[in-house]
Amino acid sequence: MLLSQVEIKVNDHLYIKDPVSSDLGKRIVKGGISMVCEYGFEDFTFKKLATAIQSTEASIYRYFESKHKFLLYLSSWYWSWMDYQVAIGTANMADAYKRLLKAIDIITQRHERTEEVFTHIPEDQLQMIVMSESSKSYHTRAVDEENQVGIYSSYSQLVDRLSDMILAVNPEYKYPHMIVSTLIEGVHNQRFFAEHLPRLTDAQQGSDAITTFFKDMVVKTIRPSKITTTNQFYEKLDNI
Amino acid sequence: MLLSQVEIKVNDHLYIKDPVSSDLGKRIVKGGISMVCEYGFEDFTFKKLATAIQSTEASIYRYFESKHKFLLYLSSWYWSWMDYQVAIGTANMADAYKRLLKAIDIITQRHERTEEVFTHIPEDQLQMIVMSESSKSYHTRAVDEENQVGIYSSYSQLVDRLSDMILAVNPEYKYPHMIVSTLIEGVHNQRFFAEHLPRLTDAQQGSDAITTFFKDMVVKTIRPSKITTTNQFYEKLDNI
DNA sequence: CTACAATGATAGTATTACTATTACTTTGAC
DNA sequence: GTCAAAGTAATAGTAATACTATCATTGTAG
Repeated sequence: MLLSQVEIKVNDHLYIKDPVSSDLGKRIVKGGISMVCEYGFEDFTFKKLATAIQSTEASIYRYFESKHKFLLYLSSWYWSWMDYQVAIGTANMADAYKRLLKAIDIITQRHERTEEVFTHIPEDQLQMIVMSESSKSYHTRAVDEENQVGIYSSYSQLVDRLSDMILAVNPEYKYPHMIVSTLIEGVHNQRFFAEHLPRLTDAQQGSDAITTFFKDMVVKTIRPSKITTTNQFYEKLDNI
Repeated sequence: MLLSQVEIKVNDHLYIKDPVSSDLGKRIVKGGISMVCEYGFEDFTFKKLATAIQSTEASIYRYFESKHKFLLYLSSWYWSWMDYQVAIGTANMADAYKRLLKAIDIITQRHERTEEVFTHIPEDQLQMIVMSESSKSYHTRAVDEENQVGIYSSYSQLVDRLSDMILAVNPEYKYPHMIVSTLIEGVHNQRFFAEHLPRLTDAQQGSDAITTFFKDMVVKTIRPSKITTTNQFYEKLDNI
């Protein structure tokens, strides 16, 4: 893997000093991830993190201007990374259907800690954080300002990429962004429900029901609306 | 409307003293709703609320044991109310398709402040709160304990009701709870996106794209999977 | 060797969520 | 009307939190 870290870029406004640029920065991110993962974002503080990584609160504040921005940084990194995964995972796939299904696969799968490309970020823990905490990152009074300086652009970029894949399958489909953001948010919800509120889902924890469900949902939803073409559509799909 | 407030019940664990039982209680709820709505849950405090309704912090704490429980109370009330709306809105509808579509209608629509049945609760403001804050209510370390004492049962009940409606249309459909919770959460997300992060959706603020999109999504997704029956299925739907 | 940036050490502030205590007021039973 | 009990107000206080400010120390590049 030649591309190294060049691919994963997050918006400048999310940090004061780029944490990738120093050893301390990486320790903050890595330690922060495992702390948020273990205690939850509410009970996570820069002070605790500082002692855990043998640094000080003030030093952490030199990298991230607030706890909230730190969470935004993690989310943003995750979406960039996801976008990258989807990009390389579907590269060179000529067939639009196959490409879309592959992309949904990547998005709905749980990630395991295998690749050692970005050593300072444990992607599996990060996925857990995004699953259970990321909705807090944009449900804020400051969404609008934050959005203006492009803080959510990683997420938008991923949504755009998937929307294009949808349109490649059916250029007539009217709501490509809606189905995609419903898919992405839905995956996290369902996974969270499976773990904590099982009455709200049919997925057992660890089963592949989530992938199956969402693939089925997206494929059926974006099908051309003319009934006469439906069978052809599904026949085509079935051949994949 | 004979049924008065008897219908809207929330779990006992959500309050210390039932706010419906006194004038102060109702002022707390009503004032709290408009405050959360205006400033957001983060910037809302019992102290501010106390001065706004001309009471004291300590008095409010006699009704709600914490800020968090207050939000849970509001959410729970909302879901109970929704369940009630769906129940009476679809009562006596013999046709399973029509009933389901009507239910989706109710869930996806914005509520206006018309009915004066529950005078101490402004449903329109409450809907805004649930839309932008409710995800915080269950993304907590305490979800599991809270779930055990039945705090989320209002939500589950609504999901169950809708799941049954799905199964009435297609008894073979495997993921009734997943499609329903995806629908409910999705509606809030899309509405929020339309207002704050428009790049993530195709819905203009105030348009009926959300209702249209979700109706289409659900109906297509729960269709019987055998291709041969598809046309019949849609012909049936088209006749409604 | 020195200049300068990065980090550490320590202290401090305003706010917050929540508790404790005591006193005042209303209500309802007799 | 009296009296107890419950409900509410008034006030004070605590531990924790998010964040700032200041100054000392260290490592490193030129």
